[in-house]
Amino acid sequence: MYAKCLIEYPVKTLDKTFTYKIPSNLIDKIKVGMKVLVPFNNRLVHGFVLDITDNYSDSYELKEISTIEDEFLILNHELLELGKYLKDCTLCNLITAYQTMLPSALKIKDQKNNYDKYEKYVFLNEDNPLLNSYISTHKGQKVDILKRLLEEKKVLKKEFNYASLKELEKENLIKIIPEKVYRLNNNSEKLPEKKLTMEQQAVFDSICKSFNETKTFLIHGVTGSGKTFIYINLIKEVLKNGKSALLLVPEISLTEQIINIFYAYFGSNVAILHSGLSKTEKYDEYLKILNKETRIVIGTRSAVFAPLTNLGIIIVDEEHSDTYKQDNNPKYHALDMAKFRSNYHHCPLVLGSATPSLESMARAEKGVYTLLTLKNRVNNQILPTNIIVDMKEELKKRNFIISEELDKSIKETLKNDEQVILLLNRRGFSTVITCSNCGFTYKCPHCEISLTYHKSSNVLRCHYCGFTKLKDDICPNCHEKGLNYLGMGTEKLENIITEKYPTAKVIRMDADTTTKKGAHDKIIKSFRNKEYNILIGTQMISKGLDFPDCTLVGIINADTTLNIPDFRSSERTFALLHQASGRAGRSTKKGKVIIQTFNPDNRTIINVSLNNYLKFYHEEMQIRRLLKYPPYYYLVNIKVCSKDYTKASTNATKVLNYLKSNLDNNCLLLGPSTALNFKLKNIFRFNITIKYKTAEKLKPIVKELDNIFANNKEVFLEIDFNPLQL
DNA sequence: AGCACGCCGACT
DNA sequence: GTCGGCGTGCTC
Repeated sequence: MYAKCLIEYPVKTLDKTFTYKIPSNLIDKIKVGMKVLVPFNNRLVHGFVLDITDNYSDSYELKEISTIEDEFLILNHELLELGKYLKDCTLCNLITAYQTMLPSALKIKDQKNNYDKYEKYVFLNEDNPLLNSYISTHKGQKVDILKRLLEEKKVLKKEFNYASLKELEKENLIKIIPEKVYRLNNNSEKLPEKKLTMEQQAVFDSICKSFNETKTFLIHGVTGSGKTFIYINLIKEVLKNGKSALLLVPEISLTEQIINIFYAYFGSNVAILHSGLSKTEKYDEYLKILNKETRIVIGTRSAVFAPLTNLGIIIVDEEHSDTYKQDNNPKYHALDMAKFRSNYHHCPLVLGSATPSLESMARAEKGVYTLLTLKNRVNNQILPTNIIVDMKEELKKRNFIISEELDKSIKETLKNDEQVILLLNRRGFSTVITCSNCGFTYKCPHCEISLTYHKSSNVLRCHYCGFTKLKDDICPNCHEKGLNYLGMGTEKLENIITEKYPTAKVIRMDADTTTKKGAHDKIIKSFRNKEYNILIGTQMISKGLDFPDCTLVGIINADTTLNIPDFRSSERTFALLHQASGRAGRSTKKGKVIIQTFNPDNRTIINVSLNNYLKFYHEEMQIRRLLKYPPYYYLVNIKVCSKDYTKASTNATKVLNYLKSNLDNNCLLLGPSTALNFKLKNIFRFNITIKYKTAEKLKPIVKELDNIFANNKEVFLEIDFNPLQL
């Protein structure tokens, strides 16, 4: 018997299988999809078995597989195929694909640890005939222990006094045995039973009809229409049919809320996979799924690779979210992976959003997806009133940050003991530091991006590469005391708000206040419990969160995302602002949203204020058609990167010429242009973008291009299919 | 990727 | 003389 193995090095030249003999002691054990150790070029390397065959015709002298590793882990047929698909989508190496699909504790890596956690349990030694007589003739703590064990069979060792246990063990009445335990445990109270509304029921019914079909649904539901509740009912139904369910959510700040609801409904039948978990917690959750101890998985992007078998439904919540696309290699989109799995299992894929991506909505319009609409909020609450404030006018009144309207509303809301959310999509204290004397501005030495001042840590920080530097008192250029802190971030806003509303309790939530584990949850819970009156945050606070007492949402500067030079900036702005405004008035009280902008005539902002997604969608689609952007055209972005400016530049031209002579004329080529992050971490990058309508010939040509640069040490390519940013 | 082999220069 | 620099080539 022979095994075809894929080895651990992510290099183009090694991205193929190598054949090994299976030694007789492993022949019964070894299976396709297992991790193995094999001799390779005078050393042992890790690998995966991709195929097992009887015959091998080549005359090549084969080596033998050394050992099997992590015997419990088997990539099943579906996951092996999914990996190939991932490779095909992103042009990564196959081994990289499989590594991406596994939690870090199970990835191939240098040192091996045992990630299993054991806890010592106390058991009765039921064989001991003296047990009953001991209980009747003795009393005290030791008897209590035995009685409790008679009731519960096994109890955690640490719950008892150690000395007593020791004596009982000596008398052979009990045994202490370590057992494997899982780190994550749910503790959640039961929720009251609710019924689906008529509208929800209709959506639910039409999906149920297609439980055994490969079919994609798009639920376009206004904020607060109760999409989560539909998901829960769908999953219940799927479980009844003996199948499993996968729910993807965009980010951790959201998962924690959803997780609690799911724990309440499904108890320990839920496994969680997201980046907020530690390596060992993820390992445990993965094992639960692998061991089929849980049939529901909730998680962020990479959870799309969860080793669930017999999938009955895949749900992607907030499907428009950028977080479903991985921004480092391999640059896959979780939706593509989800489609593959839905196709493999012949089960429905349900996408939900209040602001679907234009791509998804366009597909729904064309009938590729089935569109389901939820027009009403549960309990028939109305959508919040949106007010646009022209900040150009406010500046004349010397209101730089908080407009008159917003100020008035904040005061009123506080007076009514209701809550306020303020959105500012920019973290830090000050985003530009310039010298008023000589005009110097701080830039990151590696990234050519202005540094942001963080007051609490008193450092200047690059938000792209993390470079930090202590704040100076004098300008490093002219040595005068002329440094000005311009451009406001959440940190500065927090200061301003605290000063302006001294009676209000203010809390801030952004990437800087949520670095610690569980910090998200803590902030969200404390705000919901009304320990604070005002929540200040970045986009992190815009999605999905439910605060019943929040009646006012203030968008401090609606223009920050609008002015980013990217064809998707309108779409992103609409989604962000609409989602944020949806945080207001979700309970019985009516909500109000104040949008401060310097562009009150901007179509996107106006459509946000009208709460009209479809109008926005149609207007934006026209622009996309005119400018030949998705969904009308597909995009591939190729970045030509090098530490050497000249090499990057000349090779970019070479790449362009290569594409020009190989692609036919239904493809448009843009560039080479300097990328948005032209210099990042000391690497220069030039952008080339391909726009195309039909893809047949494109993939092989780009693949070939990738191969040309595969062993170039000075210049490398970053290829991104369907990029979210250019 | 990482290790062997190989062919050159400068050093106890 | 030999130690060690890294360029090239190969890995079941």
